[in-house]
Amino acid sequence: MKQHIYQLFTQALVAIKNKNIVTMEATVDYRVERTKDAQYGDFACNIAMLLAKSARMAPRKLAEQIVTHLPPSEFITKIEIAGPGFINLFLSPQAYHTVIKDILAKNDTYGISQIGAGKSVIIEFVSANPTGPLHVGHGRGAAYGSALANLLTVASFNVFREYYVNDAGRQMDILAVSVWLRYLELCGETIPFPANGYQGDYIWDIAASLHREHKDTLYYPTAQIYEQIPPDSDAGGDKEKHIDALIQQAKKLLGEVAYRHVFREGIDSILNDINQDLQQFGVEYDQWFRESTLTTSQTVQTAIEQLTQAGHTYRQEGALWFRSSQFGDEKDRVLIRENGQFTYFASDIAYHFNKLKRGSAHLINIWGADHHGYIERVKASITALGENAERLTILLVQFATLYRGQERLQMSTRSGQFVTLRELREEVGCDAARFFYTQRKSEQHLDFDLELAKSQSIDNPVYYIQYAHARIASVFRQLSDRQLQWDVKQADLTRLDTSHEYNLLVTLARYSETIENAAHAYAPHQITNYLQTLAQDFHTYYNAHTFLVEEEALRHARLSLIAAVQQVLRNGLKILGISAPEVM
RNA sequence: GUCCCUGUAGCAUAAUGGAUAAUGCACUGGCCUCCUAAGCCGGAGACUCUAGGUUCAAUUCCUAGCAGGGAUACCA
Repeated sequence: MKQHIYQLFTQALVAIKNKNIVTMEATVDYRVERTKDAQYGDFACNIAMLLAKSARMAPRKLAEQIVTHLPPSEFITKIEIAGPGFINLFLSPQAYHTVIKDILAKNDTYGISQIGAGKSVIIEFVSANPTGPLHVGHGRGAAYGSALANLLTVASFNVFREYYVNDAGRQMDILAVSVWLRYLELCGETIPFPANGYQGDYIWDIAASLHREHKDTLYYPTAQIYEQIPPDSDAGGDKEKHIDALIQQAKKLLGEVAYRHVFREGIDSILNDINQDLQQFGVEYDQWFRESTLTTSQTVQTAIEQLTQAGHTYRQEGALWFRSSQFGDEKDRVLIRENGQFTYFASDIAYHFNKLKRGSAHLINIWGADHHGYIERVKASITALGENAERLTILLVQFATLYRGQERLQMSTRSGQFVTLRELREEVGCDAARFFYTQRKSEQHLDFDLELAKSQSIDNPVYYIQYAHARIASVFRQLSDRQLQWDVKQADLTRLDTSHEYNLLVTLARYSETIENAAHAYAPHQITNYLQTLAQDFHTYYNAHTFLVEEEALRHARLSLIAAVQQVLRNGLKILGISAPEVM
């Protein structure tokens, strides 16, 4: 409909240009918009105000000219010029009746927009380090990322969902050592657990299964392990040196094969846990991409080589540096450390290199706001590799600060102090949690008060929307209980003439526009807001009118309307990953 | 210091540069003999942080402040 009206104005513009009312060169990016208020009709166009200057006419005068040249349309019943020069258009009821038929014909596919035109996009989100369970901070990225992926799918993008697994590097060794030391405690040793180790309870669980599988075969006495290990921080030493020495000791004592076992036990069990957790949260991936494959496949080496050949690297103090400052970064960055190890950044370059080579039109990364400093350097590397950095969009999700009542909770994976996503789901429920996360735009800081989330769960707006869906389901149950029929073809849609029905029809018609706007802005929260409005319009209607009336043509019409509402609620909730219950 | 995000009713938020700034919670007065009261109707509550600028039009864009949060490794 919006398109249709836009076309009408384009034709009118051509007509007035031909009559030299405005100059031929005058081009203008005018808009056809939904009005805020029904008194301004259904759609408004701002073209007259934009053209007024170049036409040297008062906007309202010009608007009159445009209106007289507007081709007739069966859908438009009235045109008014209002305010500073808006052209307001009033639609005929028929224009809205087609919406109901359209929704009921398309069902689950209603609302699909073509703006993505099948373009492929790799969307990477969550990608939490596999050193512990997901906590509520990750939940926001998970909810936002999966909702955005769903939204873009509905907008006809070809979406590929990916989780980047940081399974290389020192932190994974620290994890392995943490598991091993807990295992040794299960063997009966008394271990001074390192300050820098992972102290969460989940480490015990992994150690226990390691112990079940390997019995005491990985056992070494404490005295032997701690021989020549520099002191930990609580003994006045350096906790980093302490844990690094422990890692070396573990590798030496266990040997490569046994160490691998411990290492794998740690990462596999955590990844498995993360995967399950996300699935239960309604998040599915097409691929779990392991950082370690980038070194085994030589991708890191290849990428660095390519940078070097292009002259974008140099050696200094034993390290290999990337001249990222020449590409907008604030300083140069190390790729290969003095000790010969690749930096995390080197893997990251290789990972993006890999993704760009896969031929996807676009990459989207969803990162926590703490990574914003990374944006420039990653984009710099893409440019330096000869690719277009615009192919990558990085969306930052601001932190969720967690409170329990007044108390602010500090979250740290290392110390084992955090509220897990799983606990959150169990406390507030999956639907409410997802709704809570996707209610606000991603750049907005989020104070997540657990007490509030729990206590408000009963009047959480998510139930308001779900209830609308369930209520409609209930009406149709009543229908069959009373042995009545419903058939769209027998509906006289012209009977939908109350203001409540008009409001609902307008809101329904706005759904496709909402999808497009939300997809364009990467903003699933707009769907959330929309659904709230739709549910509200429905609840109002529900209380104002009876649907199961005697008169058949009217009954069929009203039932068609609410069936359409239910369908749109279902489609919208699906994007958000929230269930649409039949009964509540 | 530099960089990023945010300042909107008591609270939490919304509003592709458009008209009288929207929603929920909290507050307040009503509505179940009626398709689910997890609902509805009414009331009250805002100089959209400040000062400039661009524009016919600014919550939105630009500049400078002020306030809150975050980032600033040869860590991952």
